[in-house]
Amino acid sequence: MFDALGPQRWWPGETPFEVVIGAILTQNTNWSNVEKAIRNLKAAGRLSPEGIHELNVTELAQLIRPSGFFNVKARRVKTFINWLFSRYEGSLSKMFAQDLAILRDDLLSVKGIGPETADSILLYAGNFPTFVVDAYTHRIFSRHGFIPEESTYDEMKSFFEGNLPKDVKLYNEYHALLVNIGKMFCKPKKICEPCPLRDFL
DNA sequence: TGCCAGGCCGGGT
DNA sequence: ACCCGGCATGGC
Repeated sequence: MFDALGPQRWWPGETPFEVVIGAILTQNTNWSNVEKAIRNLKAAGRLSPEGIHELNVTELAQLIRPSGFFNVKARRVKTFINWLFSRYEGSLSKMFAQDLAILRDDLLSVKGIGPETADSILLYAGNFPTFVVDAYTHRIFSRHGFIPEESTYDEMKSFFEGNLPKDVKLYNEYHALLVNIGKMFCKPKKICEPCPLRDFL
C-alpha cells in the first residue's frame, strides 16, 4: 500500500490538542466537516483546554456545528475537558506522561470516548504504539477473510498488533493507508468485483 | 438524489 | 448479552 500511495500526511493537526479535539469531532463524520469546526474554534481563539473550559455547551455547540451531531459532540468535548482539568490539571503533557495501558483505560472511562477515539488520541496526539481500528479496517479485512465479520474492536486490535512490529510510525501510516484505500474501494454497500485491494493484501 | 462519513451511547428486548 | 435507533452537517 505504501509503495502505491506513499506517505499519507495523516491528521494534519498543528498541536496535540487540535488532534485530540479532532478525534472526538470526527466520530462517524467526514474530515472536511471537522476542519470547518476546528477553524471556527481557532478563529474564536478557543482551541485550547482553557478556551473550551470557559465556554458553555451551547456556545461550544454553535462553534462546532459543521462537524455534525454538534449537540452530542459539544457534551463529549466538554466532558473530556472537565475530566482533563480534574484529573490532569488541564494539561495534555501531564496526561500523556501516564503509562499507555493505564491512560487507555482512563480515557475509556470518559463518556463519549470509545476505543477508536481513545486509540486515535494515544497514537496521533500522544505517539503511543497503539493500533487504531476503524470501520474500514473491519470492512476490508473481514471481506477478504482475514478476520471474522463479527470480530470485536479489541480482537481486531490484537490481530494487528500481533502481526505487526510494535512501531508508532508504522501504526500511524498503516491506519492512514487503510482509511484512504477504503474510501476509494471499500464502501459499505458497494462490493467491487474483482476487488482492487487483492493486490495490496 | 440517496448514500456516505476516521463512533458512541442508551434503551428495549 | 446483543440489537438498534438517535445524533446532523456537508460533499459527491
